[in-house]
Amino acid sequence: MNYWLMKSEPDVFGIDHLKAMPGKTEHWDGVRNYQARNMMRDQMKKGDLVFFYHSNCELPGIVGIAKVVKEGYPDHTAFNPETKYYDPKSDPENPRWYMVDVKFQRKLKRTISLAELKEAPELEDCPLVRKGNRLSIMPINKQQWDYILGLE
DNA sequence: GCCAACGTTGGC
DNA sequence: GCCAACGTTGGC
Repeated sequence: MNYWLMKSEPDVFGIDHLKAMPGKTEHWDGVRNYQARNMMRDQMKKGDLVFFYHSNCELPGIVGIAKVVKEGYPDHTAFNPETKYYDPKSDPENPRWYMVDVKFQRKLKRTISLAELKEAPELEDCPLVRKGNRLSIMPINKQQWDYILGLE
């Protein structure tokens, strides 16, 4: 079992959006970065737990927990010219982009802010707190996961 | 294969 | 809204 962190902008799709979905489940579409894609396609497994992170907002930080309920499959929004995620270089015969489905588990009692995470020596190896990090999906190890949950 | 130009992310 | 950091693109 692995642990992950996934970023999303709360104005676009936040933790409350996920909670409000039918089955509290949604596909994580729109990822157009190869590193993130590889993780979704190859490494994220059913049952893995995910920190839901709010980016580009008033208080960036971890706000909840989700679970991977469907493993990597082609991101169909890449095939549809009507969506903003359309990529003409991805075709159904040879999909370029993948996604997973995640299901809402719970919200944290409070937002564990990025500022707070940056102060923790335990997390200095985590890409999240590294300067200039732009990965929207990243692995979290068990120690880091437990430490972060301990901050709640 | 190099690298400049460009677009995007995301904190502040 | 600014801008640093970084990934991608495309000319050569």
